[in-house]
Amino acid sequence: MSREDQILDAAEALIVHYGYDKTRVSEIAAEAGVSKGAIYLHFQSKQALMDGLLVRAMERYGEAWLEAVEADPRGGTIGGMYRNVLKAVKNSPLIEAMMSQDPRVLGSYLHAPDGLLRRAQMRSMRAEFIAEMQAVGCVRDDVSPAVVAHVMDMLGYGLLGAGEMKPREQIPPMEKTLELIGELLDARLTPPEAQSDAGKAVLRRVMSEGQDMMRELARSPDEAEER
Amino acid sequence: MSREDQILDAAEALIVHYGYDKTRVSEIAAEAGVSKGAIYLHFQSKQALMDGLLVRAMERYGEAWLEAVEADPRGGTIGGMYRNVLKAVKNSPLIEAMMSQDPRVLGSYLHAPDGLLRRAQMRSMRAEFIAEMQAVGCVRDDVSPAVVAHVMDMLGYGLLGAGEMKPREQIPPMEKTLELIGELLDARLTPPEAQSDAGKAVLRRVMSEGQDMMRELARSPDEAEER
DNA sequence: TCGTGACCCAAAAAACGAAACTGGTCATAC
DNA sequence: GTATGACCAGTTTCGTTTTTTGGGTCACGA
Repeated sequence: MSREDQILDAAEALIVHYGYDKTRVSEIAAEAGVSKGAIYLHFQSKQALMDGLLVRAMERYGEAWLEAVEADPRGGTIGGMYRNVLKAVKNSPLIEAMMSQDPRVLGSYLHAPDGLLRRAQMRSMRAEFIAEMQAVGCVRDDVSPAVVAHVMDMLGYGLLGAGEMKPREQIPPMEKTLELIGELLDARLTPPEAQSDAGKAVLRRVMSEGQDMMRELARSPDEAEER
Repeated sequence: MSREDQILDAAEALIVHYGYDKTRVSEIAAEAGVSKGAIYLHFQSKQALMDGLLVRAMERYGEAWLEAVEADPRGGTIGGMYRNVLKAVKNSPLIEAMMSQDPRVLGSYLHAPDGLLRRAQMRSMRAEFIAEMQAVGCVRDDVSPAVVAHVMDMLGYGLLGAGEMKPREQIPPMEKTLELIGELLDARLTPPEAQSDAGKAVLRRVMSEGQDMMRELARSPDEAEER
């Protein structure tokens, strides 16, 4: 394992537990077994470290999701992709914090104008993705991609946030919830003749493009636009 | 219009605009055209006033929702009820703030251990409601009421919260979003032979019981349980 | 040449005392 | 008998000063 990955492992463990603001660079260094100066040989700043951490987390999440979808015979439908999100998010509290923009974890990083999170958020590819799924016959033509994309965002937001609004005993197992949501999506959106493999191909390509974009964003923070 | 309603109208206007914490009792009194002492003839405390305001808002919201569902020939299905939520929530920023637990509006009231909001939240009737809809043949039997209830809570949470996570231009019209959600729900959950009128009758009864319960909760704050 | 950790200094946090605020009360007036 | 608004007392806010913090740097040693 490279020293850079050791540093990112240490950063992830501390930031997930204490939050970005309460984690000092010196603590990350100590946890990684290197000096503070060594951190700055790899990362231009604390924020650049966090950017790199999120890129790595998103790559791993994307790979896990793709694997789960590939392994599922019906994974290539909208519902199938959603059903497999849990397998990807599982064991990734950083991804969860990123998706729900949890201030306890992300703290002031949330408001950094040139942080990766802020920059990546401005570009939504979800609606284009739905349009591509329609093009290969995996989503019915009689729905607006923008509306479908928004409903899926709502579900994602609700999946992460609603659990905090209710007593734990009222929340059913996450897998059962995702199963039902997958069924709801497929019952209305997926034509019976849809080819799961075609949907998987679309997801593979979109994920690959998304990761290229994320790396590019992380490399060029100075080109960030002000909101 | 009773003086109590005048006071509540004034309180609603100010609290929705400035938030609970930034609204003084003296300002509510001035807006209602009465003295501060008169406020305390009607309400035991500022918090009791807020409790009463929420009870009244929930009653009006429930009536509006019921009206919308009654007027819709397909309003008695799960999807139909959801589709008509907008008509009920429309023009009710206080209900919206209550459902999303908006700290800008509700402020310290959110954390009041004996506030109505906190007490009402502990009792969820949604799962029982779904079970009753199953009993009258308006929801398929092959789904768990608890899971359906949770998914609907997620959708509600996402409906209110997701809009704050995205640039406004990426959010489609609310009515189109609700229409699609209604379709998703009915496609999977509603049997083709479901009787819309039977569903409406269930909703009427549950809403009536819910309002009785809310009034009871507002009357007996001293019996609140600590969380 | 690279890694280190003492150091710098701008920013943040804490402490303090004074001033302002406001929920709730009740003596007084109508 | 009921409504009022001056008043009380606890809480909050504010401005200033002092102390602490920690991101980032770089002279030095291996």
